[in-house]
Amino acid sequence: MRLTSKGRYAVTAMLDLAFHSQLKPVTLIDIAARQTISLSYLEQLFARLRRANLVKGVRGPGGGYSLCDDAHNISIAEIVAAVGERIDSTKCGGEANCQKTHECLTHDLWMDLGEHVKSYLEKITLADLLAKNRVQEVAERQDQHAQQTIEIHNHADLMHTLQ
Amino acid sequence: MRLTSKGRYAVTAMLDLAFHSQLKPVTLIDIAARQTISLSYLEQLFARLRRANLVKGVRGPGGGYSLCDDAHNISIAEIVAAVGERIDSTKCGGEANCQKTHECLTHDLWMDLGEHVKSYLEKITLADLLAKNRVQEVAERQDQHAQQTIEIHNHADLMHTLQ
DNA sequence: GTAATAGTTGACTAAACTACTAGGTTAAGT
DNA sequence: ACTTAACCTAGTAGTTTAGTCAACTATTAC
Repeated sequence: MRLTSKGRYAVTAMLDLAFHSQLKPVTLIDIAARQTISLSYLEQLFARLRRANLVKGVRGPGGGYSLCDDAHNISIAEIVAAVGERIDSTKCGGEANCQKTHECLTHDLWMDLGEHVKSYLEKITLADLLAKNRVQEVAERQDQHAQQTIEIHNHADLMHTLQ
Repeated sequence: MRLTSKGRYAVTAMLDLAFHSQLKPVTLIDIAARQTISLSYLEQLFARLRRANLVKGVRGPGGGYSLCDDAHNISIAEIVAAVGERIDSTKCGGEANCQKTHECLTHDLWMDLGEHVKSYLEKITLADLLAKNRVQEVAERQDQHAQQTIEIHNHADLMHTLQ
């Protein structure tokens, strides 16, 4: 089992998308700024999310990404799987040949753990997370902070133009 | 979260120990042979297990390792923690500063997942695993195979001596 | 048509980690 | 003394992570 920043970033970005893409597509630039994730790294992750049919991209000005399906129908397990994080903890990947030709002493333990985690993450959808108070609060705080950052950015641009 | 061979090997070796160390200490050489784990790597893992007071070592001929406590009192979570596998999935390690000064959008999700896995592994003891039929079967098969290996080994030694 | 925008792709990399090897020293039994 | 087996330390090939850089393509607005 391996749940690293890759999976965390993917779920975080998808949740940001679910929160902001109601009206129009959201650019990765916005997500990168709000969630403090490297833009280029996000691009790699979204390439996988797109291939997994979880998001669709719209090119050109006013473009960005939006969800392929309703937030109620997207589980955390799907997102994590899409970016290639292994939930399974066995050596053999479930093939019961962990010890040469046979299963190892602890094969079943890791199988059960993997199933347990998988079903836990399958039961949680983006909509479930969106409904939580804490998530709403954090998202709003991020929006305010991002707004400030944009203003500072615009101000810097203005000053630059005036020079 | 990261559950790799390190944790798998540690639990497997502890289970082997619980199975074989009823009468006398078990050498790492035996465990390495039965479970096909590198001896030197096992030594490193057992250094940690010893520091965590899960096993005690006896030096010299007839020595080896045995459990510090009854198999009923040793949970999988303890073993996994002893060798340094992180169960927690957050970026911040629970300190809620995953996004600079604040928690990130998905902080709670990963906290809950971590708690979930931890409590799952805390509830399983070595004795629980030992009681399972599949584990008994695998252990017996390993014993037979190890016995054959020893016979072959002795035979080779004998031939070598005769030459 | 020509910028500007934004997605798409691939090659590359520093740092960290994993699993393992090599080569010791120390303590105990015979 | 000699063997056994725990105990200790350093190194290392290979993999993964998280990221950068640089190009290219499709779409929209002017």
